Amino acid sequence: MSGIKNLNPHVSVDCVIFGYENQQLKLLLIRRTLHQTIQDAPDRFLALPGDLVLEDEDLNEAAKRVLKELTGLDNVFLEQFAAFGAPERVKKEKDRQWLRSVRENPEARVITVAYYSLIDAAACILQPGSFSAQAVWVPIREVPELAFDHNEIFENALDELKRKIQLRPIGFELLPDKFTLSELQSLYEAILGRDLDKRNFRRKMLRSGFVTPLEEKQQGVANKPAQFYQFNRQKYEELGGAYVNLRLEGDDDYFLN
Amino acid sequence: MSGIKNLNPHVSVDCVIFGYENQQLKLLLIRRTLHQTIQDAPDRFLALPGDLVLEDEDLNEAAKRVLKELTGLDNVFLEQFAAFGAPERVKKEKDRQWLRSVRENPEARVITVAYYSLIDAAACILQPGSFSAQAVWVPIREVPELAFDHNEIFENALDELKRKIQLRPIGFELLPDKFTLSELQSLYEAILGRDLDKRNFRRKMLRSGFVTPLEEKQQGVANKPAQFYQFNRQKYEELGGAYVNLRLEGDDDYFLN
DNA sequence: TTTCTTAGTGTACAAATGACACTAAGTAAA
DNA sequence: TTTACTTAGTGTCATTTGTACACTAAGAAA
Repeated sequence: MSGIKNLNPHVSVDCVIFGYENQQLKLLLIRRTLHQTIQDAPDRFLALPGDLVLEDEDLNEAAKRVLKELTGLDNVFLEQFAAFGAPERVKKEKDRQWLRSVRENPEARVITVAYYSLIDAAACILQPGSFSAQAVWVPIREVPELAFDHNEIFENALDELKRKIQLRPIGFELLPDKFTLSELQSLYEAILGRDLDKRNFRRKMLRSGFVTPLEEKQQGVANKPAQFYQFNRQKYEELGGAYVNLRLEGDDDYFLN
Repeated sequence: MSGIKNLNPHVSVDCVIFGYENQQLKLLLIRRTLHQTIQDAPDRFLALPGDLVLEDEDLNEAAKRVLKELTGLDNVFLEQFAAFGAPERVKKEKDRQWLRSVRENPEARVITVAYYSLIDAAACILQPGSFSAQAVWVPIREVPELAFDHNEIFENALDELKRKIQLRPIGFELLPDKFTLSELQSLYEAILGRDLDKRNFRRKMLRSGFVTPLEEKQQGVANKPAQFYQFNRQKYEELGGAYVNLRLEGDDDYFLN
């Protein structure tokens, strides 16, 4: 099945897609198509969406294409964050079984270039295809053992996210177009894995200029309705690749003084 | 020549090695071995030290090995920072000529994993080998056109360095074991490409706790002798992968408020 | 002894940080 | 209709950090 597409047997891309839904940060995984010999332990066959790159395809294009093929997601901005190339990463027996069933050159050593992305899980429609039987959101605290070195890749991506979110206003990508500051704060808390002070958080976000209040308020909630805000995408784009100080208090793990 | 070593034709590593010498930030380049058809334009054949990885070799090991083979440098800590995989990156005619003379599979598409490192240029001994005729330090403002996409790789590494140096105390790697605060400041200025205020710089560095004064002072200089300092490597290691606030003033390009 | 060069220091104002507790606005239940 | 419940939203003070800025100190060389 792979031969037709002219795949490069040694280079793959993997996508760590973070989503946010019901106050939880989640990871997008695919369940690899079941195969005669491996029907009995489906949970051991969850994996990051990823595949070999085409022989003549840019890495970034490959990541987009693979993500689309495996999950149906389109127009996702993917950021490359690391390459993984331990020779043993494709040598575990359980992975080789699957590789033999699906790859033309199943013994090949493969290095993978990893990407991450943030999307609004609630707003996206998953349409698994080709060799993924299913695409599923899994809360980040409940990620099981994954294929290959995908657990390591995911952990690295999460660390990267914890750091980057305090240097660039990227959290907004996980939320709907309009959101309340409490929602934004919950999101940050879910990512950083710790509670934040409400007043300090609001001050920081408002001062940064990346959120703009809308006219609209929440409706029909059983409490004081919250103001909706919008992400200031223009200001974000003016930033280019620059870093911004979005450091949040209590961050002994990632910033010291 | 390559066949014996069992190289992976599709994956290479490239090393962006920064050194500091005579108040200048420099880049380590190799001059590719000259060949009958390309003897006349030696400057067009400068490149980052890099080569294909071995079929069964970890990427980090490959980077170390290649660096050692091409420049003689050993025990260098290399940090991976990006992968480059545009299909056209190995398709320029001038590069293909060279590839044909040296690679078993010269038409192969190659993605490269890039590493950077900081070393004390004054203290290191270059011993070019295999297909590098020469290893040379080039001031970063005078880097000529390089092989493949190596200019792009270098520029990315420099950007990364400018950002990272304000988040982790890595500049010390470029200096001798003992150094003065003025030397440290010159180094930061060379990297960031702008002047810094002396008093503010010293306060920041001293407050960070990453520099410890030694007993010793400069000797035989025609002015007030400066205090020597030492990098606090233990504190650095306690940091793990964490970021620290080493942001320096006037940094409109990389931090905004 | 003078000159030259680089080292080294302090202050004042502005801005950001961090810790902390109550009132406001709505719905639902009694 | 009153009360209870829930989440939104706000301000202050003490401390730390950032920034701008100019003079004296120590040594060698002339």
